[in-house]
Amino acid sequence: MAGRQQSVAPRKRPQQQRSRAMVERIVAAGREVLLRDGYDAFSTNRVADRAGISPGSLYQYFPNKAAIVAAVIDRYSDEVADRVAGALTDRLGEFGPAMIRDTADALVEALAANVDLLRVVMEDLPATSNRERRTALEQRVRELVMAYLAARPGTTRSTDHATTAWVLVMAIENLAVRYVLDEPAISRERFLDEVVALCAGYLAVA
Amino acid sequence: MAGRQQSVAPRKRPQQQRSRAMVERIVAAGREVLLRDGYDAFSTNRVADRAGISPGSLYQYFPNKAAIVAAVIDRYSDEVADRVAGALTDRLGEFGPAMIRDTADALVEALAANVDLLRVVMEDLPATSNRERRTALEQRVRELVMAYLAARPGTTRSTDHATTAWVLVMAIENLAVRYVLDEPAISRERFLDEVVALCAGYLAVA
DNA sequence: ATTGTATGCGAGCGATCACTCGCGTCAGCA
DNA sequence: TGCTGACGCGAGTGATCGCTCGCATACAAT
Repeated sequence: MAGRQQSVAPRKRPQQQRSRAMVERIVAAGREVLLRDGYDAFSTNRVADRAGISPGSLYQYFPNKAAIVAAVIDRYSDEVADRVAGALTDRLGEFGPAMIRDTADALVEALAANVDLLRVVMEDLPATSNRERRTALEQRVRELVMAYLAARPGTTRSTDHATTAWVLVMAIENLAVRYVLDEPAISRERFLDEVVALCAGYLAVA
Repeated sequence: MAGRQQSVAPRKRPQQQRSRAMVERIVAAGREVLLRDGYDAFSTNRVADRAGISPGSLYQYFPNKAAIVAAVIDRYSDEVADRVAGALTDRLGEFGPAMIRDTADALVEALAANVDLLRVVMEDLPATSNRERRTALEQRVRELVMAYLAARPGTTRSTDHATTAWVLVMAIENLAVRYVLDEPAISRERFLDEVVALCAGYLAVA
């Protein structure tokens, strides 16, 4: 149908100190261009320019334009995941509404920390450049939710934890993203209350 | 940040019969290119080619490339809205789970009717080319949900129907889209059950 | 028939862009 | 100190693309 895939694997590995610094500068410049000029203006020449290097140098480590975008998204994605994971490591044993609330809070916090980049990634980039990474992340989260459901004290509505987890993840993910991006007239506390109500209600229904 | 806007208003209105037919052919060709070649390959020259006309003719009625894409999306969006609206006109007075279920069913049905185009629109196009139309539609649906909530018999968890409607619309919209696009291992009936459970639970929680 | 206008054509302009290549430079090692 | 490969440069290439413009044609009104 569309979108021929091209490899995104690095062309060669930086070996010396300066070349490692160069890769850093390229990714940083890529992020900067994405933020300041948008994806439409994201040309390899412009990225090289912003990084203060030559277009040729850029292609020493990145096989093509898509690879640079991917690298930028990778870093951002890791940032978000780390923030959420970090916020939850202390509370691993928790159960019930408090844990749901804390998780949602951490997610919103992580997304809000870089609204501008989130907006570009979600609304400017074609979702294709993002899809694999996103589904992989969803997959991981879904498994965590399933584990939670399996270990969950009290009755569960259904024994099909896979389906339940899928529904929860899809619903909450979108809610959090849209809450951060669209800034509806709902306070943070209120939003978290609603998320908790949604989850609790869904899990409790006969 | 990004994405300079350009007008999407028609350059001039077709007056004769043949020119109206031409506009049709252009939009149809645009849709076809989007489906068969993807957005990356969506060039005005290619659209003209597929429509069997000259690039010059294309610009008699569309001011730029974005306008053609917008026209294609407009038609598709109307198709979906019409299908959903049509499926629900008979059941306007209904309340409770049955209505929620029917609505979700109609939505999934409408989206599934054109999966390929939905995929291109959601995953290939930058969301920006879609944003206004989508938020407008969400706004309309939200108002319908609010009306439903206001007229709803039985206790409601909260009196802030605006927030409740926002949460419901955002959650269900994404669930339906992802269900159609990602084709998770969940039967249609089961999916509808889950949607009903999610809504019912959310609305019922103390 | 004639005229004015709406319509359609398609070669091609100007600009951009992803990416390359030949060459100079520099770091690290013997 | 001299050598070798890693590194970096930047002008340039080939291709694409959005869009225009001068001109031919089809239609409608008179």
